[in-house]
Amino acid sequence: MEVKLITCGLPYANGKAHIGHLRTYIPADVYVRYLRLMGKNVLFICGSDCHGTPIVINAEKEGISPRDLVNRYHEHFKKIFSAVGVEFDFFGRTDSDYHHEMTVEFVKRLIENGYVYSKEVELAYCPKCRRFLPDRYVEGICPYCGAVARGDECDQGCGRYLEPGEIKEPRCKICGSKAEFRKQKHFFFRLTAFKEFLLEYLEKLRGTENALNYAREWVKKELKDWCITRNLEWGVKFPGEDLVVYVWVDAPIGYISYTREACRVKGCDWEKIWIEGTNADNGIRWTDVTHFIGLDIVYHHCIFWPSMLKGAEFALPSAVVASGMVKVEGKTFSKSRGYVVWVEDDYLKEGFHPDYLRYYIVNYTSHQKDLNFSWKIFMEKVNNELIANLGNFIYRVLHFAWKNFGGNVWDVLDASGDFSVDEEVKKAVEKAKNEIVKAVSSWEFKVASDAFMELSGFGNNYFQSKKPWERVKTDKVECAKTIANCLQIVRALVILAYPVLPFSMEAVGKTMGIDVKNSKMDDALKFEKVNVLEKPKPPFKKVEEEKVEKMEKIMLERIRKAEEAEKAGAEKKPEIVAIDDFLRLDIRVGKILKAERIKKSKKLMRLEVDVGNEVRQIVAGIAENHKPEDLAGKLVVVLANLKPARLMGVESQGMLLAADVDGKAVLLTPEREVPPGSRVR
RNA sequence: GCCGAGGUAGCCUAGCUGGUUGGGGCGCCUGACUCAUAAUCAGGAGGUCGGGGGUUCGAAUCCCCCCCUCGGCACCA
Repeated sequence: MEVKLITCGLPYANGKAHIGHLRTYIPADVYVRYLRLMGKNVLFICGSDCHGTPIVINAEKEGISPRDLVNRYHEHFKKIFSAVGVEFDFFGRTDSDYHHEMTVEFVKRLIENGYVYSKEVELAYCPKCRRFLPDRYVEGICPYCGAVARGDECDQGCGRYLEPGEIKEPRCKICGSKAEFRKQKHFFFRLTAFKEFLLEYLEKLRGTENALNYAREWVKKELKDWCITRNLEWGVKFPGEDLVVYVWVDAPIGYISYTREACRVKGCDWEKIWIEGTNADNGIRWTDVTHFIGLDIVYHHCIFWPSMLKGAEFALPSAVVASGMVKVEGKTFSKSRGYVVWVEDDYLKEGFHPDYLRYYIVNYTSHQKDLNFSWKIFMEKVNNELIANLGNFIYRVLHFAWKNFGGNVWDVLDASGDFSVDEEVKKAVEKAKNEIVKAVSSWEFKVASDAFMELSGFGNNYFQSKKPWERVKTDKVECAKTIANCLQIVRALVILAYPVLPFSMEAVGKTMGIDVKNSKMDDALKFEKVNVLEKPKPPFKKVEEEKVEKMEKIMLERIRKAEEAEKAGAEKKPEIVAIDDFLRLDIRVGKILKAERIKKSKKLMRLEVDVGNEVRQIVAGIAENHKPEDLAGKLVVVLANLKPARLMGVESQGMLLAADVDGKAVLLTPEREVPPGSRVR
């Protein structure tokens, strides 16, 4: 049978698992389990992303080798995934031999096909450390927005990806000394050659709209060739050079190398999946591969990765499913600000059941939308939905059957000779099943989980209206019929809810002699004899209010600490400068003569400022909270000897000084009228 | 400013190829019941369907303008 390959974005082996990770992995696992219930032959793979500079830096900080650091988090993720029931067929790592081999093969194919060329680039080099400073070893100024940036990304400013050599005023992050630019040969991937291909590919690629729109938008703009080598010891060696392959090149190749390894174990054919594919269509060779990823790595999976595959003549994935972002207590997820829920420390070690989190993540909202995690809502959903509806129905039925019939409802029915499942019960089960199949195929896991909850609601209703607790005293056969019907519903629920709640449903199934793991979706529709084999236990335990209060407290404390740390960091930063340094700045009072908004800009204002001996044109980012008419005639403080720059095509010959209050500019002005041009010192 | 995705009761949502009183879940209120983890069942309150125009016999649903949220881009010298 044809294999459906499902992958998840590789977790970076540099930190612990948090709830944001699970936002992608749990729905993927749910998807896989549903597919298997539907009889599909699925291969579900993932693994650690082990290379890259952050891992090297962190290992160095801890005084251990990158390998040791990676080992730690690789094991951590494996443990977490197994604890929350995310069961991969194979969980590999990119620092393994098989992956290095695969990557080298892959890169060689790109080279052979002419998609790689070398170019001299100027790179930051630290004379003191005597080495090139790749990526995040470099701190400097972003050439686009002027913010303090890392070597490969303007992480605090405009967020842009920076090509090696682009950064301004680089400094070595390790020793702090000034870095210099030196020439160095690097290798580039001809991404620009794939524009036409990408436009077509993205037309036909399936997946969630959030991913596809984002990628299409990106391709329509200008593509740049991509530097795919780095000066680093840790990583996959670039063939024939003293360089390493950029981590974002080797990481996705993990999908292939892991598939090959998984196939070695499982006996499938990796080449059929990744090379032959399923069907070709106008030069695009498709393969049945679905990537589950987070919204933050869409362009890697929709732009870089398909281009690489095309360039190396591999088959192309058919779907990219991106999960929405996670918020914590309504706030944007942020580890540094304390808005984070750690899977191990905050959840598992506190004794919360993995199925609860699976339900929450899947059922809170649509897969594409942002998911808000709140402990209060968590408790409400678990106690009022999962337990009050589903758990209660399952337990009341099993318990009733056990207490009144010793579990063998069918003994009574067999004796009576006539029994068939109620039509309305059949219909309800069928409806749930159909809805689930439909929802799963469009990655709408909330809709799928709502469907089995609705079935459970139907069950409660049915049970209630038939009043078996009264019937048991008057007409035992009638009562048994009701319970037998209810048992059919429970059986269906066990199967239909299993992908979302694998631990609990497996346990319930066991008390009824159902082997859920090997069941098929249609078994939910087979209405056959089922009994309760052992004394049933309530399938779920309530979440205690005190527990939730405790978690909220932990969260608040963490946020408070993060805020403190941020403040402390902000206060510590400024370095001491000599008076000479200050005197190099020509700061003067200026008078605004004219102010107007720069059209097409939200923030920029064009000003004409009298700075004493001349009138300067200055562009300032103050349009958001200042009106042009209020500015004319105002005295302001101007940095007059700043190197001129062009903003939105308008030259700026200086800079207005302002206090930064929550990102908004508050202009400085002298306490009394002074002549324009007065020096500030 | 440009491009995407959204804005439906306190929260999560269905509806969006226009058509009987805008559905559902959670919470809330009232009643019923007691097999069940104070679970369940019945009933109810609660909505200017972001705002304003327009098309139409008729719009949450189509068109135009505006506002707000989120993400991306352009930008805070």
